[in-house]
Amino acid sequence: MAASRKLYGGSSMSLLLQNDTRLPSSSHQVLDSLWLHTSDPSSFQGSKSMVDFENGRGSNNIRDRSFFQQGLMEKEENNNNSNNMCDDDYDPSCFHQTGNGNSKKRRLTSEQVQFLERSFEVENKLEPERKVQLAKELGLQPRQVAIWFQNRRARFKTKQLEKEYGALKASFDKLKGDYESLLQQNHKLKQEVNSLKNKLIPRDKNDGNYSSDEKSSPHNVDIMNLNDEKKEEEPIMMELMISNSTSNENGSKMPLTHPIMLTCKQEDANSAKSDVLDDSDSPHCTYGNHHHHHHRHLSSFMEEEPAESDEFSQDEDDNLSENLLTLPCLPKVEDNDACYHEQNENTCGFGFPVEDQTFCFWPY
DNA sequence: TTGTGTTTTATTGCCTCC
DNA sequence: GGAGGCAATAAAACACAA
Repeated sequence: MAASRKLYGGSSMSLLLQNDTRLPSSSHQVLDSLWLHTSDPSSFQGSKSMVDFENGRGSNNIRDRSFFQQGLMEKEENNNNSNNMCDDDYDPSCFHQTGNGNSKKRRLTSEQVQFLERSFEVENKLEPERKVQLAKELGLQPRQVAIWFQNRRARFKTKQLEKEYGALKASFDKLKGDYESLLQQNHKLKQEVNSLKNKLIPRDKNDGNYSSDEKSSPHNVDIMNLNDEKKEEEPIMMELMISNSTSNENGSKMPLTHPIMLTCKQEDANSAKSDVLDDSDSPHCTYGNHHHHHHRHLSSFMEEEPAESDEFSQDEDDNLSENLLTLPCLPKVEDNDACYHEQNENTCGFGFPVEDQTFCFWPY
């Protein structure tokens, strides 16, 4: 190919520009009439449509030629008549080779561009037959037509990419907005938890004769670090510890077969994705003395890149918000949620006063 | 008029297909 | 190996502000 390309390359290309690529200025009406055949793009079937052009050709009669060729011929005639010594537009000998090349680029006329554009709309690839036909009609070299199509395809591709970028950016902005609203929602919920905790702790102290070491109290409800400034930045950081024995409202001990510990911590961003996708080996959320895993951490979702957000189903999203909103009371028990079942079976007698629903860990 | 940024035309080299 | 496509790039043509 390189060899054949070189035919066109460099100054050789200039030598090929024997014909003026510009159209006669009075060609608008002729263009319009020409397009009467093919004004409907759907009727312009690439090289097939060239049949229309063919119909008007095949003879040497200048009136049978396209206006492009007419204009070209007229100009050539003018050149001959005026006996120009050297016209850069028409005489290849005028493309002298000096310095860094001598070829002057000639822009196509608007008519030529319009013609090519409409042809491009029909078919953006150029088969040889069509290329030659277009070149004839436009008074261009076939190579020029090919180059125009090539550049036009490149522009088209660039525009397509810009479109796709715009769509992706819009999608990203939307996800970002959702993310920020979730952050706000999370912040509000944390504040709510804090206020509930503040209500709960003084009440707890007043209820029993517990020492200052609240972890040793029968209920042993310990909410840790909720006010920690460092944790404030984390969407979810809550540890709830319930001792393995507690008492009912009569004061009798209600033994728990398993120590209950619910721990939900923010995970680092790197593990978040795999946690969501792989539900089998994350120890961040445990229930009972079995390590069942719940990875519905808001932080995991929030720290995902927007492009990956579609990995989560709507159901997963619903679970996320449900768990976030109702985690303390665990109102939802899913059949496949083993740890919830275990809670149901073993922790019905936590011993929390039924009326004390302020911070209820009851499954129901 | 001139400097500067953008668009258009054209070249080059590489790649794939037949 | 020839033909054609594409990406990268050069360079002329053009638009426009200062």
